[in-house]
Amino acid sequence: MMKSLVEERHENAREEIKQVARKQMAEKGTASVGLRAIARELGLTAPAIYRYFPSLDDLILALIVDGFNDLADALEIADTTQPRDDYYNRLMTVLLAYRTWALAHPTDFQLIYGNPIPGFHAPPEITVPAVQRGFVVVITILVEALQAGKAHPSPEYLNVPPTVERTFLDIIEKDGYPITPQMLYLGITCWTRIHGMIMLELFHHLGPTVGDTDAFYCAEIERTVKAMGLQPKT
Amino acid sequence: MMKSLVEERHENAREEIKQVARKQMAEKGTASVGLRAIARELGLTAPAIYRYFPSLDDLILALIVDGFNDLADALEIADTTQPRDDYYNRLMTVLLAYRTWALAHPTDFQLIYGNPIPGFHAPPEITVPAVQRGFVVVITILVEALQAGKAHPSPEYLNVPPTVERTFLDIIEKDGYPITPQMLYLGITCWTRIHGMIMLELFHHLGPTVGDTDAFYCAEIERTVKAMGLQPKT
DNA sequence: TGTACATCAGTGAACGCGCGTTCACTGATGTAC
DNA sequence: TGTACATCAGTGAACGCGCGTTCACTGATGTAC
Repeated sequence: MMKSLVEERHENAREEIKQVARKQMAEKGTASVGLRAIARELGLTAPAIYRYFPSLDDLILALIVDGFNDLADALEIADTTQPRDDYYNRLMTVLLAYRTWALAHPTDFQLIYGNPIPGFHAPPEITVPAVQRGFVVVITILVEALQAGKAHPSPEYLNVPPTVERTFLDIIEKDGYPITPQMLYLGITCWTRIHGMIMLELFHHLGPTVGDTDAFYCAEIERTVKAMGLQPKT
Repeated sequence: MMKSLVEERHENAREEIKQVARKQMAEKGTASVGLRAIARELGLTAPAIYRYFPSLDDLILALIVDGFNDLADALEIADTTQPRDDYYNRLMTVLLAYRTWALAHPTDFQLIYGNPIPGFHAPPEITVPAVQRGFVVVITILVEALQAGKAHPSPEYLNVPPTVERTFLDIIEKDGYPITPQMLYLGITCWTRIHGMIMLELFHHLGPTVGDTDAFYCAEIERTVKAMGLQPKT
């Protein structure tokens, strides 16, 4: 199925609009996206935008979906840069890529993980699976490491709280992932830890406190990955 | 120095305005505070607010300062509920209180740790010390535990990355706190971890994933506190 | 190759809205002699 | 106790602004015969 010329132009215009929206969010905060401001910067009038997005909310939703996919793409690509059987470096690389992406796209990160637009609420049926796609990358590495017998998490990471384990079992059953609750637990623990550091850094609370945020982040994820029993290849 | 009746009335009105502002933020998001909306709810006209706050930004700043102090108060009070020499329970209690406060005041928490108001930027000279006051509580417990010989952090928490240690030394020297870089490091590690879980929970990303967020949080902070070598009193 | 028509991108005016802030003002409350 | 004055809380009109969205429209671009 070939795209016609006019379809292609339409697509390009959509991308251009989203790009300008991202730029303006970066400058003035996620909450201040506006059709008129975008149109102005593009040298258009506001109603012209309606050729490409039926409303402002649709534009924002498109930005959010893009953000999720961008992040997941970045993680997947990062994973492929390491030898398949070097689980320690695969996980480290992916966790580093997560932060790198967040710092490079602070606005998209806030759009994904915050709630910055006043009247807007992203529908969970879009939001939740998109979040999941991101850390499937993390969990896959853990699963493969465990199957290869290369991960030996210390016991305090394997005792999943019973109520949490229930939820995990439900999720696993519903989605049919070939993983154990323990793996989910490890992955989500990674996730919450990096999330805290990144959020604080994005809002300028970590920098004044630790100075070298790179080093702080690396040390923490290294500790976490090692606690999960992964080791650098010797 | 006694407060006159009119000063007291003025003070009460300020509080009332802030209260309505908080309520409206809770309902429609932090970004949508508005003088006119507040005045409307109070049965006043918008210019009346100017009797009490010179501008909208001053109102917001007052809310932020209040938030910092409220949180710090809550932590300090939580700390006093435990026996002085039961360092494990003191730290656990304080970390639990941190989350409890955040969940009870989600709006204030976002106001403090996010950047949700479009045109507004809190001056760092107010922001940074206020953040610090919060985790001075945490660090104090760690310091006292260490002095009492009751804390034995595992080595990976004591090897502060050199560049980070430099910053800590500068901060310690400048503020004259009687603490070591290692203690700061432990405290801030606690802080970033709880922050990640809380932020994700506030924005409804953790709940769908782990179900019982209480249990998840407890398990993670217990792990962290134990990793720092604190033990429950037998 | 030329003509007739359909599709498309974008305009400009208008809608109704809410916003922060200013200004001169009105009553009511408190204070001093 | 009564009068004169100052302070205070709050009003109402107005300022200029930007916003999302609708509507009927104008040209330009592409397509079919």
